[in-house]
Amino acid sequence: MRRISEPTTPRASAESPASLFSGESRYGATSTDLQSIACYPRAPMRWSQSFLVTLREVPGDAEVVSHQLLYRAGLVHKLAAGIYSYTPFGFRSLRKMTEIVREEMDAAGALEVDLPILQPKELWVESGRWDRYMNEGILFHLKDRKDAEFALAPTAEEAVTDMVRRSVTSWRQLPFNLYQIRTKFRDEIRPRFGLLRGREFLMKDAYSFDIDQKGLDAHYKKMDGAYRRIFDRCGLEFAVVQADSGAIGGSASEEFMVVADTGEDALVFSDAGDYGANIEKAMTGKLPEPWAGEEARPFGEANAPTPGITTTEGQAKHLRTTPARIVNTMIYEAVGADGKARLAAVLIRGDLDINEVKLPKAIGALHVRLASEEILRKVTGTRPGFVGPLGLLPFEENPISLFIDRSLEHGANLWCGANREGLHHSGVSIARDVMSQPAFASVVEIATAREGDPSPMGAGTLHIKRGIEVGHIFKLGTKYSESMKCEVADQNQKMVPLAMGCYGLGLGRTIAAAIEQHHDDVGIVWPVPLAPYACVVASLQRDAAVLAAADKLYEELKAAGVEVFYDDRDERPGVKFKDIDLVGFPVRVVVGGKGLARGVVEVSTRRERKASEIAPDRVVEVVKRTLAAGATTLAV
RNA sequence: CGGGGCGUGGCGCAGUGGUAGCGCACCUGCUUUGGGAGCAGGGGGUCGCCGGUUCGAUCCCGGCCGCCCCGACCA
Repeated sequence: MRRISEPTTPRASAESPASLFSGESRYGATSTDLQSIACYPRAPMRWSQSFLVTLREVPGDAEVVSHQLLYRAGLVHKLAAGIYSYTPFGFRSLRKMTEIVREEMDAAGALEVDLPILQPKELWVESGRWDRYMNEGILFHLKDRKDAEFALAPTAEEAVTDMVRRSVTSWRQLPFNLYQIRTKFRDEIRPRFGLLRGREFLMKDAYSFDIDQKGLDAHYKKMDGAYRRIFDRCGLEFAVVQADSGAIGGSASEEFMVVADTGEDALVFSDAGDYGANIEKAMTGKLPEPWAGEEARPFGEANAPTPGITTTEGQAKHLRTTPARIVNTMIYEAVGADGKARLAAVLIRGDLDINEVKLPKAIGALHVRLASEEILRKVTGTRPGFVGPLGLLPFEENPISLFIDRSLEHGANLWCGANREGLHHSGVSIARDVMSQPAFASVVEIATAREGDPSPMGAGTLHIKRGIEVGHIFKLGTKYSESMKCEVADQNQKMVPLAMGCYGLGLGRTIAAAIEQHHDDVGIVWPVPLAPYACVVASLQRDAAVLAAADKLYEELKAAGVEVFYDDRDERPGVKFKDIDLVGFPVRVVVGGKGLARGVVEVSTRRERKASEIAPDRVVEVVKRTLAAGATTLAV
């Protein structure tokens, strides 16, 4: 069999934001004028013939700005929780996003496919994800008339792996990267924030297949570059951070985050510029140790009563010390690969929090949860607030393992709960008193990074921002190819599982994120590449001269290839201004009686909202130049 | 799934044991026309669904459904 793919050279046009306007659109815009605003989709439209309904008031269920503006600007409608319809205007933005993604994926050599969303349960059982996703309750599933079960897929690893394993038999057919842009389903425990967390959503997902890790690394890097270009072209401020790979599995994984205060994820960045990670994954450098240089006092020398004081802060105050010197001991139930639950005592400095995403990996568990108070009492004899690492009783005949956060490794002169109501031990030294316990004990890194902590890279301080996850790339490795036996013969005729990568990108979510990042108090300020229309022409009066001039400008802009919308409604000027601001056309052309009498019309950008008077015969030129420059300021 | 809240016209809300109202939007007419106009006249709601109590339920009670927020959870 022949090679399935050839290396593809990225098109030069994909390098710059201007490429959206390059006339090279695959959808028939054949203009050779590189300045022309030949965005896809380009069909011009009059408001009077359109389907655009704006709202003055915000529907009660919209909490975040993007959701409110998507509603008010008439871009989406909710059908059910987390399920949205796109109106013609909203869909135009989505199509533009789709087209940008498609262009960059194609340019990166990926091949577009179309995989079923309705997938047989057997495939999911084979990969091991059926149980996992069912346990999490996030898999939409249904039965056919014969009672066979199907999933409505949230991702397509199984489907694509199945297709590949049936077709590919030799390393010579590799590598390739298959992608699709399709609706996905996830029965979110709690859909929210409009398009930001839906149950039905448009996602681009790509899956790369290589004979070895080296090939995977190359694909991963290529996708990283494609994603950067995509979000650059969308005019978004984004960050790439290290991420936890979660239920998808695999080794390396990075998230593309649009920086926005309303983001659901907390991100950690070093001000030295060399580190960024999702807080779920973030490490910290070595924290200052208050006990540094101190001589370890004897254990229990000054045990102190802490009657009824269960908070770390309260105890620190009562014991005349700082939270950093109090050891918090948390008892977790940890489920291992064998499906059995064991107990683990996790020790952390009182001024730090345990990161429950990092914890399971650090202690070799699949899943952890805090032990119930009932279990806690059984093994400690006390209640939360007074638990300590010393003298824990075995649970179901298994001694409780101790896991000590790295920040405590050298700790001395600490306080910890005495496993007795209202009592704390003094003079605790981790090495001397805790590591010497008969139970298994080890040092792990499971603290949640904090604002101001030192960077793990050595130099720099960590800062926390919030972000919206718009893309996530993973090195899956052989997780799926092994479980689903997707193997080919290598040069030595040895059957090897393929090295896979998986690359997701949320399109609707990116639209919402763009609005979160680009809006003001009167409406959306679209980045030009995502705006439903690049330009709007508005007539202010019904006066014949005004209408004639506006009509003419609309026709001229249209003829010049500008993606223009014409507000020809019989509305008062104020209504038009408010609507136009709300919907966020990057460039606005206003034709009014007063200006027209003096031979001018007004042109302004949405970003600046400062109108300049322009002679009608210069409008096309000014609009095109302004759009080509990104419409931040008017190019007169 | 735990906690809280809400379902009344397209949107935002008020209200009552005697079968429903306000603002915006909508329709008609007149006036108006540079930042969500004014006047006049109109249309539109089985008050989420089912059951119960009652002479009578939108209102009280029970159940269900839907939606939102917080938490847990989470490509």
